[in-house]
Amino acid sequence: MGRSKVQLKRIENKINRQVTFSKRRTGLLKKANEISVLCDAEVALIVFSHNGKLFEYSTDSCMEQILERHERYGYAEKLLVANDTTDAQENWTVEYTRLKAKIDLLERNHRHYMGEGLATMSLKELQCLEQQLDTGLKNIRTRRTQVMYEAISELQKKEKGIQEQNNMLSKEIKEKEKSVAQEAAAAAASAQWEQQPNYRVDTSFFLPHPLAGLNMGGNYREGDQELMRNGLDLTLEPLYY
Amino acid sequence: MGRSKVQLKRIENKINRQVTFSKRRTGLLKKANEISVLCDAEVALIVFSHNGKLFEYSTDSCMEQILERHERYGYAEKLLVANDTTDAQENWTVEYTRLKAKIDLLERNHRHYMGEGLATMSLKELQCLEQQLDTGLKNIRTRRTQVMYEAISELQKKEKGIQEQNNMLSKEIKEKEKSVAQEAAAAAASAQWEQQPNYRVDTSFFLPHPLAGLNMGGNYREGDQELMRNGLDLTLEPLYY
DNA sequence: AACTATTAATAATC
DNA sequence: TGATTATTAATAGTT
Repeated sequence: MGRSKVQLKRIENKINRQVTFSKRRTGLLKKANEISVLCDAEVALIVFSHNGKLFEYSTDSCMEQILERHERYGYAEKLLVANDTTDAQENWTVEYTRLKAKIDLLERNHRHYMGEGLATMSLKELQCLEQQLDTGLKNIRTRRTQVMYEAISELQKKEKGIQEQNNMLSKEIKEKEKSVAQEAAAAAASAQWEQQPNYRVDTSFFLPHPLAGLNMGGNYREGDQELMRNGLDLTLEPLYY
Repeated sequence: MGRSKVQLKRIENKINRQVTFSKRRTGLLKKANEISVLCDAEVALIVFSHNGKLFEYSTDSCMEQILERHERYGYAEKLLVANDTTDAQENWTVEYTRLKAKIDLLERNHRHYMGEGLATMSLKELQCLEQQLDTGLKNIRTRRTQVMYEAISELQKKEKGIQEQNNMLSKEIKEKEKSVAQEAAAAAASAQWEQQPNYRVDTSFFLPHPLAGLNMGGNYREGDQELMRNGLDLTLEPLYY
């Protein structure tokens, strides 16, 4: 809804992106407020700009409550855990401090992993961190690739099944066609009248198209399946950068 | 933007409200996705309908991580709030559960960052994780490089100081040498004996080598320091891969 | 759930 | 940034 239509993909021009962000952010926050008021809904909206600046909207300005509600949504188990720990009531301050410290440590680590709060770290620490993340990232990439391969082989299995079904149906239709032709011929013979024009019913258009939507390589003829399957390009483009 | 303008207030007709909610919810989620993609922003949107049903959108489907980032944003204020709540001692179990949950989440994240416990993650989650780590790792490498540059420039400053000291010492020695020669000449003159072979003491070997170990470009003559320092190749090889 | 007349959002432009 | 305007997109009311 502007002077021209825009493609849904990252705006590469930085200035342009910033301007669009500013405009759309305003619009988004406005719409969030509208649905909240008009429809009596509870809305929490958090937007981090590309530069890390935070913008947020929440119904009645109680962001925390909505986030908590979100956290609680469909979680009765938490309450059970709470009951379990009733006996540790006496030394709760100790426990509280301990947990707080643990959280601080974990959060500091987390920031470091996200590449934040590095200012006070020594070269050695940075190198160590770098190596850890590098190892982790390698594992993650390996796992992601595996997941993708699994998904692909699952699809291929499905494809094969459907293709077989397809072949069976095709055969069935051809047989039906044949018997129809025979019946027609028998009828013509038994009638023994003058030669009629050929009224043979062509049912071939009933033959479903061999599943173009599932055959990544496009259309292909029967018998080519194995070739196509093996020729399937499994090269995966990296999804980022 | 419909057949008529609408007032920004709760729609009293229940059916109408429900229909509007459904339509606007779709629109809002769509717009949230659009700004996220177009402007490279990180968006989390949570909507509870009037009937308590949850609808949500989050960039790359990693809601938890965005909420965490939101929580971390403005960390300082949180600490003040935490101190305020010291009197809420009675409902410590709630607090305990909350902290426990937080720790669980952080620890799970930590394992993920280390590339562990990935088995249950979806492809989308893996991709999200991968992107986060990649970004973090880039920051860390940038920081490490910066630290190394700083170390180098520190060393260069030291080097310059030592070199100056070195020059002064050298000059001093040369002067001493001269005065020794003069004394010798005076002694010879006063003695008025025959011409002796030159016994001038060469002390130049006392002059330490101009810090070859610190001058990455190799040896250089006095006066060339500035040139060499500016021409010093500061390009650092990455330490990994 | 479709359809459209309208309004609202916004992309380009200045 | 901020305002303007030509377009597109969203949606209110209708079927």
